[in-house]
Amino acid sequence: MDNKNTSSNFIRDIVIEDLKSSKVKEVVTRFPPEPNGYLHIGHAKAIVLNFELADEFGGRTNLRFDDTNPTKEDTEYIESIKEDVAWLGFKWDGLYFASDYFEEMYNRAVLLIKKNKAYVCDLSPEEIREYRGTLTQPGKESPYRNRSVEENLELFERMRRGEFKDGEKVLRAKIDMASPNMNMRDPVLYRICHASHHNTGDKWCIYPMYDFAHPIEDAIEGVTHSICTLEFEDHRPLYDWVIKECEMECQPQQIEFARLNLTNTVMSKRKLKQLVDAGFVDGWDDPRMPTISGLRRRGYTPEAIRKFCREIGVAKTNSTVDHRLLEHFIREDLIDKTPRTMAVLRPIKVVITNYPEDKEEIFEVDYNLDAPEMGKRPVPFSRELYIDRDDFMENPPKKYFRLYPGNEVRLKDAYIIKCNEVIKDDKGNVVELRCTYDPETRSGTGFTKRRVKGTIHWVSARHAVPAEFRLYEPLINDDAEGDSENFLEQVNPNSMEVLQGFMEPSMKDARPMDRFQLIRIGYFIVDNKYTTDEKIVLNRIVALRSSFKVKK
RNA sequence: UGGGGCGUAGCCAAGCGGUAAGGCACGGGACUUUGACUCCCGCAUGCGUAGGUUCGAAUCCUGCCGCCCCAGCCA
Repeated sequence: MDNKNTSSNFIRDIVIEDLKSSKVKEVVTRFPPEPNGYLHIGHAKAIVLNFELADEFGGRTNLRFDDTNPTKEDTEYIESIKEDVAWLGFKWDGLYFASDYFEEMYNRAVLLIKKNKAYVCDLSPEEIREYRGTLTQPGKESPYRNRSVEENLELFERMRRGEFKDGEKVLRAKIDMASPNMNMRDPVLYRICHASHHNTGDKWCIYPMYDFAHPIEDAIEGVTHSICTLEFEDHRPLYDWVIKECEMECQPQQIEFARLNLTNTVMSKRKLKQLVDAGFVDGWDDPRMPTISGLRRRGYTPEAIRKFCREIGVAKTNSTVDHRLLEHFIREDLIDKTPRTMAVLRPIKVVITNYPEDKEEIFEVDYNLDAPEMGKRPVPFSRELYIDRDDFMENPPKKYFRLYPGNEVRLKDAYIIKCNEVIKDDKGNVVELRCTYDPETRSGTGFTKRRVKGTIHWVSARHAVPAEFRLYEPLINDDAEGDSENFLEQVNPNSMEVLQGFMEPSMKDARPMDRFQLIRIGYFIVDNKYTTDEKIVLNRIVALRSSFKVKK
């Protein structure tokens, strides 16, 4: 894979220490998504961490679906998650489902009951909440807490047999209702849920809770380092309790790190879903979405995402990474991988008045001067051309190197032209520029008699191929992601701009997902959803950096 | 005002008692047939804050301040 410049982080330090002290003999990690949504860049951080950590020390990483809640999960997500992890470039060792372990979990729950460490509770959900107490007040014990082992055993079995309705009973751990850690106040281990499971069908009507299931899953798989996000820190005592009381042979250790936040976007499933449902975006794979599928359609590469994930580091500090760091890595990755071609997004016609009407030249131009092995393509030149409106100003400010009346610019890989006349319509809009070219200045002839400050891109009008260009801006306006319910107010209404322009003829056979650097404009990818045989649609992956700041 | 965490530059982040890495961003310059790329240079007398220990503290101790998480039969 690509060069890994694994930087130090506290989890890696722990692993190194555990190996050194022989606490563990090998490193086993896992990526444990719940199949209830699409993966996003935040998941990528966890994926890269888990897979590369194990990989660095010759260990293993499992992909395990944490499917303990049939009401929220769906098999549709399983495929998309597998696809995304694979696309990111990782091969899992084992592919598992928490639901594969349901029988084992049930047996461990029975063990807990026999040890008098768990009991069946008849309190309603509301009552359980009331009995739990508050952050500052201890809870009180359930009246069902002291049922006999025999009665608990029988009740739990009847729960499994389906003799009770949803919510009628739960299995709870018997820990400490006065614990300052809310998670230890007799947490629910199993709930009744008469729902069909994507994997186990109707075999079960009781399902284990995360806090009970997760440590057992890890232990069964021999996971040594169970890496999760910060909000589970409070759950660690319970995680350890389950491992110990269920008498698991393997004792994984849970380590928490801060999840990724990015500026100008949102990462929560809920908010992402809101964007989709409200129609602000075109679906989970809209190129503006921070989902893996969105980034893929946008044109990001797995390499760029991986490098980004390494660079941001792993720590416990809540942080929000500047989205421009992600942009940095896609530019860096694409610079020597993409052919460089020309397209005009906002066309304005240029007529070369001293160029014969029936004449036409074909220039053979390198696809990428920095990667000559990409070869050359023919670029036709003729009397009428298109250039970008941004490259002409009738009344330019100082330091404007582009075209204006009386000024000369070089047409990239062609001639130097001079603007002589500006044609306007009735309303005063510039509709055409009349220029003359200097035949002596043709590219490749070694002409050095005079230099011009500006070089602009162009397309021969006669040969131009119409295309649609989609330019993107951040989904969320500048100020930090608010917590408000109406975060939709922060959505950038101008996050997509659609332009009808022209591209050079060499691009006419481009296929979906082909990438280009459109010279002076940015990196683009052929959209795989809206491109048809008739028309190519290009998404701008990222603009080129620019130090040009002159305002019109 | 219970418990668990976290505070190093605009944004990430290394640092683990010996005198503040690196990246992004930003500013300046060189080069340039992409105002791109590349290359130089600059960018924390300072590590939330106040004390203390020490020859020496971002690192150790104490107090304070700020921010995040926890009261699902979600994960």
